Amino acid sequence: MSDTSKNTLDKTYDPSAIEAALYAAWEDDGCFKAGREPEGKPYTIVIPPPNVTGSLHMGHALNNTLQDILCRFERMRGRDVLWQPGTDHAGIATQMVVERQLAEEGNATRRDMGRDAFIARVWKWKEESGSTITGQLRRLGASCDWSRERFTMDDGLSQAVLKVFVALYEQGLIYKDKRLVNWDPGLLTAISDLEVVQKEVNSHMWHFNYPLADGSGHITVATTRPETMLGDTGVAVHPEDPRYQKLIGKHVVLPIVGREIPIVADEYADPEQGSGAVKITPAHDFNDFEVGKRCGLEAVNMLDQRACIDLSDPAFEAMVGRDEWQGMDRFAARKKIVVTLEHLGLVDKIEDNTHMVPFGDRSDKVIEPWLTDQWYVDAATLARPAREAVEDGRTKFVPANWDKTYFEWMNNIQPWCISRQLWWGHQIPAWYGPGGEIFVAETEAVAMAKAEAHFGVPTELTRDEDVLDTWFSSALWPFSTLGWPEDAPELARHYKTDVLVTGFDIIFFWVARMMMAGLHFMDEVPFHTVYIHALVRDEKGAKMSKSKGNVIDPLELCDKYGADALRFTLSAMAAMGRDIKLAEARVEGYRNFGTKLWNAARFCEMNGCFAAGGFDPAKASLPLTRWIVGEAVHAQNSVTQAIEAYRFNDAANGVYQFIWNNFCDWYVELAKPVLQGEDGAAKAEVQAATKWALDHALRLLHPFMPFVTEELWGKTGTRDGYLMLDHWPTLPEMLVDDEAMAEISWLINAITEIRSVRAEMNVPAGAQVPLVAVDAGAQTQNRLETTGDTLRRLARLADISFADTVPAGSAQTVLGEATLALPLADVIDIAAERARLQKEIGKTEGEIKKLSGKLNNEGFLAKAPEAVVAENRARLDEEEARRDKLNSALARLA
RNA sequence: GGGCGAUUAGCUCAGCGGGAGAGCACUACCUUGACAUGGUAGGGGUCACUGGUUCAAUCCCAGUAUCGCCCA
Repeated sequence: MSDTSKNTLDKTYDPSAIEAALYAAWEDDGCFKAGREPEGKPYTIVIPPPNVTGSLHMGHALNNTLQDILCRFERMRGRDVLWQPGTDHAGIATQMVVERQLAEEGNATRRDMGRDAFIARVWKWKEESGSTITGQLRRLGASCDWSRERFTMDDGLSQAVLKVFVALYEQGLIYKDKRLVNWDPGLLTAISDLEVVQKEVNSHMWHFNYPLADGSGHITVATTRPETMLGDTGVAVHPEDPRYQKLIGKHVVLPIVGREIPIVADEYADPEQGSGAVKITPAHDFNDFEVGKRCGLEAVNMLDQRACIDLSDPAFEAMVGRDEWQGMDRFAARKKIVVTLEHLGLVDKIEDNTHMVPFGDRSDKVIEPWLTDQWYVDAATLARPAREAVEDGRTKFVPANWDKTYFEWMNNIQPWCISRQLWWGHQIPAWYGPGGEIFVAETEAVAMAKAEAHFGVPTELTRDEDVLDTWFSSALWPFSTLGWPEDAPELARHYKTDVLVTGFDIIFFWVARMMMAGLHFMDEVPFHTVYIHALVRDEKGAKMSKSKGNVIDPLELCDKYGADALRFTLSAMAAMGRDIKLAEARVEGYRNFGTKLWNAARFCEMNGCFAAGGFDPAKASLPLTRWIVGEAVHAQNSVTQAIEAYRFNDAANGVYQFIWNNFCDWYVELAKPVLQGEDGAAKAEVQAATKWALDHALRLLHPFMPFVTEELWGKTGTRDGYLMLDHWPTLPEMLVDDEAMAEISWLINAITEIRSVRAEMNVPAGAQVPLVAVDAGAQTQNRLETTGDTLRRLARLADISFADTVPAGSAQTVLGEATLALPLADVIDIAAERARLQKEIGKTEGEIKKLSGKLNNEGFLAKAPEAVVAENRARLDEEEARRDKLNSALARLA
């Protein structure tokens, strides 16, 4: 870039040359820091912490663009903005990344290394490569206060986790229990319901005959998981199923195992499904577990942590051939079970069957419901106040219908399993005595003291090896990042935060849990608004996924079109309640929008507007400058109201329209004759107004396109500071001058009408033709005189004159009471002109028909509001006058 | 099965009780002293279907069809 004169704009804007440097300048100068406006009302957003292993995808790009728009907008409005950034430690994902790295390097596994060495290794990884995403957020322009960046494994946040765990334990809201969990046999840990994905699998429905113990026959059970039959402890039939009434209470002999198990009546058995009788394996199926509890059936475990057959339970003591099965993989066991039952003649039939199978979303292994000891949070108790806070409006969802999803989840909430069999994470602060006594404390010393008090003597304790679910620490994010449990001033100033911006898929994971934790520990909701945005899909509407290969990388789009273009696209498409189907053409289009603005600034530069200052919108004297002031007021109001209402698409479109349609298409064009004319006073006013309007545009656009606007701000004048720290416009409504608005819209109409006639009559674009105004009233005459220069230039007219009659061989158009005639005697195609006029008349008559239909309807006259009736009547008069004039024009042609 | 949502121009989508809109694409013309990443003009829609409410329905209500998502 040639930089000999620093205020010369290049012909096009090159984002790649500008964005990184601008961002660094903002950051170095502390523009993002909270506390810059100590007198301002605080405005606070906590970032949904991205996973530390993650990299920026389109969902992040949208999510953070919207947060940045809000933050930049409020910052310009004088609020003391804190956008709190950070990442979460993503227990499973991070541990997997580092384990994979160890394997690739041929190093010892984590178990060989030992816990401490492994954790040190994870920290090393985190220091080196763990925060690529925070760099990518900077690339996007996110104005986070990086000086306050937090990580869920930080000392402070870890302290918060300990304190919360201990407090909830002491309040009886955390407890240890033996329940079925979703066990991931690959990762060897429990995982949350939400980390389980159901996938459709083509498999079979196996029908087995279980012989009745009394030898009187058999009952047929149907199953999709034959291998679990080893752990069956009952057969259930529907209590009202007539087929099985006589069998209820009898026993069957479980094939292979030889154990006698009862036939029980339970409504879970669906008479329509399979044979209507279902085998019950309480230790390996969530539904069966419930049936077992209801019917008093034992839960017999028959799998180990790797989901291999394990028949060490006493229930298998009497089983013949038990060793043949021991240690066998679950899928191999399935085959062997089926073969064995076939040999025994107990297979009734095998049907093809498609059904849903749970997979771990990280490991992609089939998840086993498995009976283990885990730590649980009593979520139902914590959920009650969290639900009430939304019911009574202390926190509201935008769009509002998401509260249904929230209530649905809160009302059916299950105990939250928070322990994970991992090493990377917050180790559970529970210590065990020799007899399994549990001592929960924030530190080992306190646990030891408790143990000593309990046992009467110092006693050796061992700490629980498990760590907490990552979401346990994320739940504390809105207050732990602000300094809790310390008595930090930021906590008092910035909690509760203002708005949480997130996708709907995270309502369960995160929103619900932050609500619970916030209310319980801070006694106040964590945010007053939850804005739920759309999911970004590909052009065809498919969810982006690596496996489908349809992922659009936001960083590539930034490289290609600039971060501003991507941001603007996402916000312009972020209409509430609908997903975004992202097409690259849209990004390109908004890149062009940036270029358009850039060139409008070049125009200002070339016309000496940069140096012009001191424009007072209240003292504008020309209709043109008064008009752009009026449009500026309108744009400011619509953009402001739209952002306040989280209507990002309306806001983006509002500023787009102001800049392209009002400023570039009309204002600049109408200003040209003045700027390039002789009238010094008018010229000076227009120069100043142009600069003023450009600044106004830069301010309104800044939250959406921070880079190009800041760059132009710096290049288009001598400035006291950054645009991002400048003020948001608050022009009063009284600056809108109706007369100027009317005059300029009249002018725009006149130009448009004349251009339209010229184009349709095939007048060569360069040809200058005379204009004759007929029947022009005083106001129109006056306007034609005062705007003559502009009109001549923009409509390419030779001269403008007035007459009582339309010259022969003219193309004509109707503008208000006047008829504008273009005498084209030599070139006019009478037939074409007739067709054109007839088309116009047709349009008008269509309108007249609709309007008079309405106005002839007595119901309408009686019941419609007066203003609506009057408006329709006025429109009818207008259309009729227009039709008459067009008819006269048509008659004159003949 | 339960819930939520969608159906408006060729495409992507706004609008949502009183004059059918935008961007892209398309057609014609235009390199005019900001911008061809541009300008000017234009074509293109029984607002899914069927009923209902209303003076008035793309908009509200009910049903139908198709599609999508979430939870079982």
